[in-house]
Formats: sequence, C-alpha cells, structure tokens
Amino acid sequence: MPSPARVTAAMVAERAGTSIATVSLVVNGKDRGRVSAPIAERVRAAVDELGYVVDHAASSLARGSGDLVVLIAPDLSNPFFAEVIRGVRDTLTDRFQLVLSVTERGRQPVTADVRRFERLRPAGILVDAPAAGEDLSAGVPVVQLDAPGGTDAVNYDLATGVQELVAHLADLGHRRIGYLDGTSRAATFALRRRLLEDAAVAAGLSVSPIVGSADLAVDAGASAADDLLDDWLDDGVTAVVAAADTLAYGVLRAAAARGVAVPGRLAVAGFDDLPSSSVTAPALTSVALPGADLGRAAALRLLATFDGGAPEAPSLPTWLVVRASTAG
Amino acid sequence: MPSPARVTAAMVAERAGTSIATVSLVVNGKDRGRVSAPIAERVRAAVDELGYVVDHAASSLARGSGDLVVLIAPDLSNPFFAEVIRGVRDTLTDRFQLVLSVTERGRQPVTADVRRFERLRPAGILVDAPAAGEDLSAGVPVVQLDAPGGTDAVNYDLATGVQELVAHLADLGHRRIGYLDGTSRAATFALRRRLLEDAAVAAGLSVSPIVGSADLAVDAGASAADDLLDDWLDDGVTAVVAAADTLAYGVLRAAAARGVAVPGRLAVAGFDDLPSSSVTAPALTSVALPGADLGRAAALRLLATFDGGAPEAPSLPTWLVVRASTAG
DNA sequence: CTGAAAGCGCTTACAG
DNA sequence: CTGAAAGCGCTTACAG
Repeated sequence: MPSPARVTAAMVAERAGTSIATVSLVVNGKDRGRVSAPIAERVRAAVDELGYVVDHAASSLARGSGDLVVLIAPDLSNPFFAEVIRGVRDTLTDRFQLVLSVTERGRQPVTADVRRFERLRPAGILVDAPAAGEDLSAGVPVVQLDAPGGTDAVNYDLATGVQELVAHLADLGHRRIGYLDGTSRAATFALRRRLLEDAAVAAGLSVSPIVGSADLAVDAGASAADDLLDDWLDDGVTAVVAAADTLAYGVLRAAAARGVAVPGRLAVAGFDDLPSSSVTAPALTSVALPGADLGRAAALRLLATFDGGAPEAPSLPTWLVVRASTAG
Repeated sequence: MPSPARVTAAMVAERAGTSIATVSLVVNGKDRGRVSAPIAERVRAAVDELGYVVDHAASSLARGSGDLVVLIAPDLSNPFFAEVIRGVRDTLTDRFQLVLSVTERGRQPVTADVRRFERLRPAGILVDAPAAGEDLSAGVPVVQLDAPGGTDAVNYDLATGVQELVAHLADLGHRRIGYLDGTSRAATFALRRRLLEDAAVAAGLSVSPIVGSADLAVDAGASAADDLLDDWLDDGVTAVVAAADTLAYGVLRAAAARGVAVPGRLAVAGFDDLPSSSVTAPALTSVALPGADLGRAAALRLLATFDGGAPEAPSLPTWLVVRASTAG
C-alpha cells in the first residue's frame, strides 16, 4: 500500500486545530514559551496519528540549510573506511543525518565532488583522504580527514608509526626496503612514502628506487607486486612496505605464488592494521591507523565549527603492530 | 574564500537577459523547440560564467522528487558491500546521484530507515539485506537486495552454491557440520542456514545443534568461535561453515590460537568470497556471492521501475570457490 | 501565546 | 518562442 499522499504540516495543523506556524514550532522543539502546553500536546498527538515527518527539501529551502552531513570517501574496498564511518556516525548527534558518497575505485575526492554536494544544502561536509592540492572550500563547513597539508584537517601523527616500523626493520637487520605505493593523488600517501624514506635514511637504511603502485584493491596489489618481486630481490630488498594493508595482502599473495618465503626471504608490512590483518598468512605487521578515532575527531571538529569554535586540529596517535610477516 | 553567495537562476536570467523560466528550461535540457538557439546559448554562457548549479532542495520541492538514489546498507565492516556499491554506482546513469546510508554494526535496515530517507524526496531507495518481515514500501520506488521473500527484491540463487559446498564437504568425508550464524535478523542469513541444513540432510550429513552467532566483524566471529570450538569438536564436528567470510576469518583465528589444525582437524568455509579470502591462513573456501552483480541488477531494476517497467526479478548465480581451508 | 504572510529557489502549466 | 505567476512545504520575523 504505497503511501496515499505525503502528510504535510497543513494536515497536522488542521487536525490539531491550530496553524502551520505552530506546528513548525512544536515539531522543531522551539515551542518553549511560545506555544501553550495543551496546544503543543495536541500537535504532538496529531503528528503521531498522522505519522508526519518534516519535509527535508522544504525545510532546508526555507532554513537555508538542512541537517545532512555528507562524508565523501574514496572507494570503500578498503575496509579502513568502515571504521572511519563508524566513528563519524557514533559522534554525530541525532540532530544530524549522515550520508556517504563514494568516489570511483582509485580516485580520491576532489573539488567537483564537494560542489556536487553543496547543492544538497548540507549542514557540513567531511572529505576523507582528498587528492592533494584541491580547493575543498564550500559555502558550508568542510572538514578534511587524513589530509596532510589540508585546511581544516584532522590528521594522523604518521611520523611516529613510521619511525617505529623502520626501527623494527633495522633491528631485524634489514638494510634495504622496497615500497609499494597507492596510485592515487592523496596527500596522505605521498606523506607516508616520504616519511618512510626519511626515517630509513636516518636509520642508515636505504629505500630501493624500484617503487610500485596500485589502487588499494588486493588484486591490484598482487599484480603490481608480482611484476616487481624479482627486481626487488635482485636489488637487495629484504623488506617491502606497502602504503596500505590491502596492498600488503597483494604482496603476500604474490610472494606465496612465487614461493618467496615471508618473512624468511622477504619481510612485509602495511599501513592501517585492518581487522583481517591478524588472519593473513602470515599475519601482517602494520602501522595502526585507528579509523574510528579519525572519524570521531573529524565529527567533533565539524560539530565545534557549527558552534562557532574552531578547535586546535588534533594529531591522532599511530603505532606499530608487530606480527609474523616481519618478526616471524 | 567561501562562496560569496549562492548563485541562483534569477542571477543567471538577469545576466542572460531572459526569464527564470527560460533558464530552468535550458538547464534541464527541456529547451528543444521551446527556446530559440541564441537565447539558449546566452543562458548556457551565463551558467558557465557564474558557475550556476540548480539548487537541489528547491528543485525537488517544485518537482516533487529529486535525482537522489539512496542505498541503505548494513554496517560496512563487511567489504562485501563495497562491491555492491560499486555495481550500483557504475549502473546508475549520470541523471542520478547515489548516496549511501549505513546502519549501526550488526543492525539490518528496517522500515524506520526507509522512512528517514523518504523525506529527502529521493528518486528511489535501494535496501541491502534488510531485516526479515519489515514493510519497506514507501512513496518512492524501493528495490531490495539480497532479501529473500522481500517484495521487489533482487536475490542470489543461494541454493546452488550451498549445494556445491555440501557436496564438496561430503566428498571429503565430513559427516557433521558446525554452523556460525550472523546475529542479525536478515532474511538472507536465515535462508543460508536453512539451505545448508536441508542440503546436509539430503546428502546424508548432519548439522550440529551447537550453532554460534556473531555480528559480521572478525573479532566477534573469533570470540564466538573460541567459545564453541571445544563443544563442536566434542560433538564430532569436522567442518564449520560461517554465514559470511568475515565470520570465517574469526573461526580461522580462534582455531589458530587454540592449535586446532585447519583443515586437518577442522575444515572451514564461508559465504561471500571476499578479495582477502585468498590470502588468509589457510586460504578460505567460500560460496562466492558476486557483490557487484547484485548492485548492478538492483540498479537496473530501479531504473526500469522509473520507466514504468517492472521486469522479472533475476536470481543471480552463486558458486563454490574451493581453497585450502577445506581441501588443503 | 497565536496566526497571517512573506520568502526560500525552483518547475510547470498557462497566456500571450 | 517567451515570461508572469502559482505552487511545492516549510520557517521566521512581524503583528496582534
């Protein structure tokens, strides 16, 4: 039985024997001291009986903006984003409704994505791992996530985790590191690679000039790693770091297919510490980037922006989780 | 530089020296035979210069509904949904804009979720793996995904994959199967379990009455499996089937922690065939449910509904992918 | 405390 | 071919 007709504030008003304006006041909780208790009660009763719900389009048109918060994220095939989303959702109060938008695989959010959502008149926009060098400003508050160098961004303290990783590899006696990068233009990936190179040099290690790249799908990582494995080994590489765990899974798969022992012949590590990284063969060493923390911090910052405050942008802790893929 | 002020159709009209009505016609591509070429050209130029974009709220209010398609999905920690989303996005034409909504972990979409999005006046709503027995009808077209028994649903042919799995286990000599279910009320999970039981009986196997359940997170699956492992083994179980690969990962982890050899002492299989299922230890046997196919079929059905047609609901093929966790 | 009315920015008959 | 006007369903000053 498709709904016979949208129920409007006018219908509620008629039923409650009052005006549309009063209905609006009550429904929006702005009736304190403006509407008498008995009338407010009648309105609420009518709302329940009719199943009235404020029309979003009309409301945000009249008000200038609505209660939508849009989170624009790159391709969700990286389970990392599930955590981010959870953090955002758990932090946003009931006043706001979260909707997500996902870019195509391997493409980071850009200015045009923000523009497309501005027309929805959202209360605010969250942009996760945007492409570097984009102007993401809009007519509504925008908070960036994992966007080193971005305005109004919530970031990880990647340096700490990377240093722990390099120290760990150095302790194990590794001298030369191979790197598997993401293909995307995300600033966070550029930074991960640069930090690793810096830390390696500082620790007396070297990074092989043979650097692969792939989008964050396991398959793509496997085929990129498959192409490079021999070259890496010839170049004296004994440890490969991937820009994300999903890429590292690809390296594990390629190594297994080629009979390259991990970690005996090649140590492997990633970034993210996904839940499934504890069950890979072998279990994966990874720089933990707690996604829910990132989502939570970004949502808090957006909320603060609504209230006029623009708090200090936090830097979220990261750390190394050592498992068998390096320590074996 | 926050946008100085929303640019409206009135501003475009003034610049182009025409009326608002004409701007609307041109912008919506309804100008053929209604607006002269030179004027249409002037409007388009003004649109470009001003960077005008139709206001979604105003447009959908005037028109009755907008160009949004909402996909409501359960918790994204299951990477399966990333595939579904990709299928939907790649199929929806440029006329529509996809936005996602995610329920809390372990909760399936219900009627209230649909209601909440009706007020956005979307063109249509897609609901993935809804709770059983919910009335999901709305004032706009609704298509359900992986919702056995649901109205207007696009489903998998689960029976085939399950039969292949049971035949495979029977071939290997297994006689008694343990089952790890999802906690959610999704109809698709109820069906998976029932089909497995039926197929087992038909093949002369039995299913242990000891059935665990957990939400689809790896951690939850591991702790549920950890609780049941001894009981299963005592009960003569030699193979455990989990309702989703993420749950099966949990079983693998629990077994490894307890020193239970897989598949030597216990075979393990799941549903979904996620990308990471090829890199687990051991690699996981799974009933493949191609997520992108599901998304694509659902989007096509929605598109067809817009055009008045309600095509036959397809049943999407599933199949068994055998890996080391059973065959090893 | 309450309601009539203007206005949010569009779309779409309707007249010309 | 073109534009003035009504209307979509709200919210919010503004009068009373």
